[in-house]
Amino acid sequence: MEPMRRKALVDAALRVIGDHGSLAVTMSDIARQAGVSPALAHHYFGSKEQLLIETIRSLLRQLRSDAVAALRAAKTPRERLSAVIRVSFHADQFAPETIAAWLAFYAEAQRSEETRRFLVVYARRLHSNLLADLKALLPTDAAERIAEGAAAMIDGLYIRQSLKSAPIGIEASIALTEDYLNALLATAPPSPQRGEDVRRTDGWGKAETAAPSSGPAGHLLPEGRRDNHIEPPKGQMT
Amino acid sequence: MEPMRRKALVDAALRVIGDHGSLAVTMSDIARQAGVSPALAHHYFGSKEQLLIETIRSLLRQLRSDAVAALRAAKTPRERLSAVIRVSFHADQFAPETIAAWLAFYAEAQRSEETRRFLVVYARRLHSNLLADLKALLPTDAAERIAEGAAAMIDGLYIRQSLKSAPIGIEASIALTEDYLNALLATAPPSPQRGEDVRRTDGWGKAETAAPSSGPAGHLLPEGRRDNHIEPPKGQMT
DNA sequence: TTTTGTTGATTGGTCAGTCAATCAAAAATA
DNA sequence: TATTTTTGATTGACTGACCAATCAACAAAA
Repeated sequence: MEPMRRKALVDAALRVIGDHGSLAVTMSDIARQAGVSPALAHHYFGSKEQLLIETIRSLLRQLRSDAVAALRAAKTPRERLSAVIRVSFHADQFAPETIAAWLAFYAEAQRSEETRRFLVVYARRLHSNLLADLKALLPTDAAERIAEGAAAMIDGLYIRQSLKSAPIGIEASIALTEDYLNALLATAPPSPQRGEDVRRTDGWGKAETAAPSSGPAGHLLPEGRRDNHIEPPKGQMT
Repeated sequence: MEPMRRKALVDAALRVIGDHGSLAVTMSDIARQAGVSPALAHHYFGSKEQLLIETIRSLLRQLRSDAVAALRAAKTPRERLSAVIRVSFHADQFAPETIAAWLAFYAEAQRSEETRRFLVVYARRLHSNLLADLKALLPTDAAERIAEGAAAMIDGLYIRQSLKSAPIGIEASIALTEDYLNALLATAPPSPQRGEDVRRTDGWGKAETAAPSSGPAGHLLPEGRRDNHIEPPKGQMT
């Protein structure tokens, strides 16, 4: 029972938070959504805070597994960059309730050290995924800059969705981020290993032979637990 | 007394929200910060929600006035673009408490229709400020895209600050956004009016003779009240 | 009979909002 | 000028609602 109930409660929490658009939901709301009594939620999680922590953990886990799947198919660094982008705007992540939930956790991170750690992990991972592949195409300092820029743009597009005015749409968001990458890959100095077609207008040059930082998606998989004792997730909102 | 108290309470609210990193602050907190009793806050604002609305209104007003000042000095479209960017990352706006407050309002916007309207106005204004000057340098469709991208990048950089991990810094944020503009101005088709130096590597070509959409900062000043009955602000976070 | 799952009822605390009362300064009146 | 009245500013005390957390008890499985 325990694992099922925990999952049901975490899912319910995510749902309720997404609908309500805020972490200011009651244990009763969550429990009702899960079809159990509020007391049971406390029984399994001890406190509301703990349930919320598990909820964001689950959000990050989902994101990471999407990323792993997307990266498995990608071969070249440039393909992997596109995969990272695509995952960030994957339909599941783009659902209004999901966006609202992420936003709520972002706000919460201002107050909860633990929540902030989770989001920092997310941010670092998005950055590092981008950086690893960019380094195969560009000198380190340029790669660093572009990784920051791309991550910021992803987060910005994501958050802009939350306003629901003039929704930009999944495809357009991906295109915008790809444009950024293409334009900056074209502008910046050529690849450190092989300068072949980086400057091509379409920006989609294949540079697959460039040694990929580590094993397959090495920087993405478990790898982890450096400065925090939590699961390593993958890239989306901030 | 009334105007002074109102201002003091709004300022106090901003301060408390920023410190606390959330809208979940009590009227007592705010009133204490302002040095008055909680009852007085209710007396002047009627409800907490109303006080919060006034608070975000004040945030937007501040942003707008900064923008007006910055744009006054800018002459060419390209200069104005830089001014818009600079204002978005102006030190005041980049203070952790201010960022936390913006974030809190973003989250609130998921639940409060009125709050959302304010943020939509902000977003539209940022977009339109960028668009107006981009149109002087690029065909409309390209300008549109780049305005979306730049706005997203600004918001993304801004929100990333809120995590306080690996802070990117004001200068670097500006540079990153400028890089984006420069790179995309270089990539995209030349200006519709005069194709002179748009493609130059430094990206800082002057195209001042291109008719600026309307009067001086016409799209920024009052102009307004199309779909919402609130003051027109200027560009920062989302 | 122990263990696990589950809940209703309760408690303690917090908070927005109300209200009647106090105080002071300005306005009106004598 | 002196006195009364009015008006606005301000607050302490209170209320009603909500909610996280607890706990004792009940039920079912092992």
